Amino acid sequence: MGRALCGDKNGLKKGPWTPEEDKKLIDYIQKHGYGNWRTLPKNAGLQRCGKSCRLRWTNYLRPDIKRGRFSFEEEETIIQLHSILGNKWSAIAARLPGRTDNEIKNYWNTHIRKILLRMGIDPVTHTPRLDLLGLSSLHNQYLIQSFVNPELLHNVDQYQPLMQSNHCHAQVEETQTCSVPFYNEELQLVMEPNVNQFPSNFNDYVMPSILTEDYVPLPPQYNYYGSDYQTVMDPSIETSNFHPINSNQSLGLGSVVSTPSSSPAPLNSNSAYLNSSSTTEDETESYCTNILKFEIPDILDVNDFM
DNA sequence: AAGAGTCTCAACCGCGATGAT
DNA sequence: CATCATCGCGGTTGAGACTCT
Repeated sequence: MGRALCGDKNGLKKGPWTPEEDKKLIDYIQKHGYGNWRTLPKNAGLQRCGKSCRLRWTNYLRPDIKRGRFSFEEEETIIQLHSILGNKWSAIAARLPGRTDNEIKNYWNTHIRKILLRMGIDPVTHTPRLDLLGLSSLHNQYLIQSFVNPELLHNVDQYQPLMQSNHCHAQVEETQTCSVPFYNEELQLVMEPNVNQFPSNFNDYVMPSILTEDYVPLPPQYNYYGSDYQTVMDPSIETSNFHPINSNQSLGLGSVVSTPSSSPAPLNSNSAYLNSSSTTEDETESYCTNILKFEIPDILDVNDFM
């Protein structure tokens, strides 16, 4: 099927929009509204394709767009929704008033994704990256036993349809990552670390050379969708089935990736951010601390997002 | 100060979905 | 049912901004 050309092959302009073009588009939409993007640029006197006009409007010119930094609530919402929806940016954006899918996608790729990786969490599966532990066969066996409760492992099978219908398909891209997302408390138990089996001093582990210096090893208490989770949700998200509980908890990294009592080594200390009024990279990263603690309520109907 | 490297994000591209005929 | 036009989405790109050395 032939596609409508969009670009200078049709004598149409590409690239950054000028203020004049923006004004034309805004004026036209204010007068006539938008509907037929195909004919809009011609009617508006723009040398652009409809696709470009739609993108410019929806991602930049729309009056209800909220610009500026993402708030903590927004960031947490993005992470939570991403754990459910995967890269369904438009679905995520639909629950973040004023934010566009493009903006969220960019923010994910440039900020959140990096932070999760730094914390040793696979940003695709939202699970610990066991591959980064560079497991030798011996360590592999040991760690699997430590992370996974074998008595519950058999339960994983029954969740396969749900997991496959979700973003878990992407796991093939991130090879050998932990493939057991926690969709509810029961499943969470599958990956509940067995603290007793874990070395008393996690930092005694010698991280393999494959690890970057940014890598932060996961302590045994790693609890992703912990059942004691408390979080902050944007109350404006009326369609969400998430239930805000309490916004008063500490957001320090330690509240999420707690260091074993016998190993006080800093993981990525950023506790100071709480006292800082400035908006720093550390503060941004701190937003991600809570993402490791949320649970997906049982009543959450994921199909709503699909 | 300057060049290199890195980051950010607006914009583009290509594909699938959907609706009209 | 097949074809076509259009829309919307997700992945990717690249220019400019920023940071580092």
